[in-house]
Amino acid sequence: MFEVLKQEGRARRGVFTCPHGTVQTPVFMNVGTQGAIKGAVSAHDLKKIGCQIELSNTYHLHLRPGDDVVKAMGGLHRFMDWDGPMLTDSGGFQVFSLSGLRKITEEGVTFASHIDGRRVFMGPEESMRIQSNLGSDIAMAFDECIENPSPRDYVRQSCERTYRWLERCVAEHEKLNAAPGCVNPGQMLFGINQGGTYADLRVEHMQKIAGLPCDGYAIGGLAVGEPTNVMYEIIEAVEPFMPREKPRYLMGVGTPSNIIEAVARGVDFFDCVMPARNARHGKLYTWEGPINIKNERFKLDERPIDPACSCPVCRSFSRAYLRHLFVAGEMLAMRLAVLHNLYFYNDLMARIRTALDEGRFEQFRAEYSEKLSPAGKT
RNA sequence: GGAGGAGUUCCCGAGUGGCCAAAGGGGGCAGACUGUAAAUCUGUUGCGUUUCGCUUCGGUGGUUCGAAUCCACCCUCCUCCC
Repeated sequence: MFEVLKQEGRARRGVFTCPHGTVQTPVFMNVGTQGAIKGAVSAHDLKKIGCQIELSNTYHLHLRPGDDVVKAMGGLHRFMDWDGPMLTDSGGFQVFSLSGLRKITEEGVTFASHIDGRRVFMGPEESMRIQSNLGSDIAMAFDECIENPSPRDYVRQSCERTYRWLERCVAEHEKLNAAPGCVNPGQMLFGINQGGTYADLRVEHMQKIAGLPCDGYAIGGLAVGEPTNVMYEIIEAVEPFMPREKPRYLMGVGTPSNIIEAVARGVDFFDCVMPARNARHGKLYTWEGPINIKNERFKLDERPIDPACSCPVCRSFSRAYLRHLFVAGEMLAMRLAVLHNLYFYNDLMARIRTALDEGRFEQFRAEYSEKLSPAGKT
């Protein structure tokens, strides 16, 4: 269930309710692909850093430990001890990221496992079944995430196939939710828009999938090679055709600036690997712009990562200490960095929501959109 | 005291007459990362007026058109013997 509480321009402030709780939107979903946030961060830690909803991955958990194992352990919520809202991505992104290891047919996709090379077939039905076993609150439709740029003919054909796959997802999902022993019978299903960088194909595809009974709609296949301004243009083109009363999810995006700009264009849900990966690599976010904590200039810097941040890491540790941990290769460096960056992203969303609540989102956007992405001077 | 061996750019370490400012590794410095095959990958690491010039391979002197590479002496370190 989704309710738009307030709107400013196209930007929406909403509340989303699913079996494991309520999510205030716009929201950033914290990515725990294999049932863990990379960087030694557990579900317990997520609570401390303001995470509302966690995201895991169908392909990865199917391969290891196996969705049958997860189901036997009581579902992914119990397995990783996260009792809040959870979304699972369908494996559609792996069609893109593991493009050298798979073959697509009308039926679905055959992967050569990135772990041991064995053949793994995944189509709409398989993806739905796996996600049902995982027991997430939101299942994503199985799609093909197409790289940009791709030839128009290929994109059109792929989109049509992704639409047919969505029809199969809807049917299978309904069946699984009704089956006895279902881990999470209240599981929802989001459809995914594709169409590469072709606005007309995007719109056409969006109109078609909006006709199917999905609980929300995602824009997929962006931030996969195209320039940022093209991404914004596509969102602007598609957004008017996304059902107003349902949540909109921009998959895999993005930088703080990307998120602010996409909120301004009507998006409610986000997820991105960037804050966690950047954290592991020493790039930390501050309200003055990102810094590379490994830089020599922080050697004797007594300040916290961000003096304006109240995360557990900033309350206790100096930049000099963080830098030392990175240079020394300590695991703790990554853990602390990931905690900080995810807190920053969750805090960013909280500030966006507050700005929307108070009717000053445009002001917030003007102040931070540019500032948060280029290299900072802190 | 005697016999061997070794000293190379921040470190380790290749290089035995020109293609050597000198392989490779480490360390340092910097950059990238967008539904996670990523604790990964890339660049850079003598100086400068940078398609070229200068200084550098323990020191000094020499051989040669040309030396990190050959010769002489000196200095330092390591191993073995008395």
